[in-house]
Amino acid sequence: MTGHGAIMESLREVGYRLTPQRMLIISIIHGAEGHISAEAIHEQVVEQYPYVDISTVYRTLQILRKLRLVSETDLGGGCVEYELTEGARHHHLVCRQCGRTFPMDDELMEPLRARLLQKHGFQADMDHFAIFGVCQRCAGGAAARERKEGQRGNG
Amino acid sequence: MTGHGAIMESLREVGYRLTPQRMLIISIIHGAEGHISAEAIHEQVVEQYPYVDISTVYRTLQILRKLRLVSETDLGGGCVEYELTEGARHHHLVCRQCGRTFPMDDELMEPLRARLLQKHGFQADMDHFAIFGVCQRCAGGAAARERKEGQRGNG
DNA sequence: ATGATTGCAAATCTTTTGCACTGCT
DNA sequence: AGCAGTGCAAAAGATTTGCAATCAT
Repeated sequence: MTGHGAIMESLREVGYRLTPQRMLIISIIHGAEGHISAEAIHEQVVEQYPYVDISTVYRTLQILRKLRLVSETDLGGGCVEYELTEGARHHHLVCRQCGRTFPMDDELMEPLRARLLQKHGFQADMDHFAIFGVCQRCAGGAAARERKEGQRGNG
Repeated sequence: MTGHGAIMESLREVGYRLTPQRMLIISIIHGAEGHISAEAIHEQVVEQYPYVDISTVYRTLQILRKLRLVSETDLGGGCVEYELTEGARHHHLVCRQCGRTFPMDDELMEPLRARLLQKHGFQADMDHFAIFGVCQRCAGGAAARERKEGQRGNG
C-alpha cells in the first residue's frame, strides 16, 4: 500500500495531466488482485464514470506501460492483462481448468535463466511469464475429492 | 522426415476428408523450418492454389490442433505460430532485436517444471514456450565485434 | 449419392486512431 | 488561455462463422 498516489505523481513529473479518468483507472488497477484486463478495467471505470470510453483505458495503459508503471502480461488466446509494477518481479501460474492464476516467485526462474545464458548465450528477459498447467486443487484435488466425498461422477 | 503422409492418414482415420487444400497446408507446415503463422501458410498456399481462403487455413489448423497434430505457440503481440508436433518437445528463444528464433531443448525446462510441482503442486504444461530476450549475436556479439574488428561505430 | 468441405462475405473481438470538444494546468 | 486529454465513431487486424456450391468418399 505504498499508495497509487505515487504513480499519479510520477505521471505529473513527466508532464502528463492528472485527469479523473486516469486516477480512476490507476486506482482500479491498484485495487485489482494482481492482474486485470483492459475490458475489466473499463467495466469498473464506467460504474463510477459512465461515459469513459475504453479507448481512454487503452491510451492510459499505453502511457503507464511506457513509464514502466504497469506491466503487460500476455496470457495467450487474446487475453492480455495489466498489473502495477510495484513490488518484486514475479510470474504467473495459470490453471487451464479453473482459470485461476497464482503468483510465482522469480527465484524459481533463475536457474533456467542462468542455464540459458550458459548454454545458448541467450539473455532471457522474463519479466512476467505466464505458465499454463493444472493447479494443485484441480489436479490432485479431483482425485482426492472422489475418495473423500464419494461416488458422484462429474460430467 | 517421417513423412507428412502419416498426418494425412491420421486425418482420414478420424473421418476427415483429404482435400488438396488440407494436403497443401499440411505439407507447407511440414516444410516450414519450425513454426509458421497462419497468414504465412496462406501466402504459400495461394502460390499453388490461388483461390484458397484464409478461413480454410484457420479451419484446417483448428482440426490439426484438436487432433494434436500441430501445436500452437503464442509468441505474444498477436503473433501466433504453428508447428507439427512430430519430434521431441522443445521451446523457442525469441530474440527481441534481430527477431530470430532458436530452438531450446526441453531438458532445460525440467528443473523448473520439477520445482513448480514441488513448491506449488502445479503441473506445468509447457509444450511450446516462447522465451523472449536477446540472443548471443545481438548481445555479446556487438561488444565482441568492437574489440575484434576495431573502431567502426555502428550507427 | 451425399454430406463434409470450401470460398466468399460478413460478423466478431480486441486494440488503435482521427477529430472536434472539453477541461487540467 | 492553451494544448493535452477525452468521447465518439470508425478503422484496423486477426480469427470465426453462415451459406450455397462443390467435391472426396
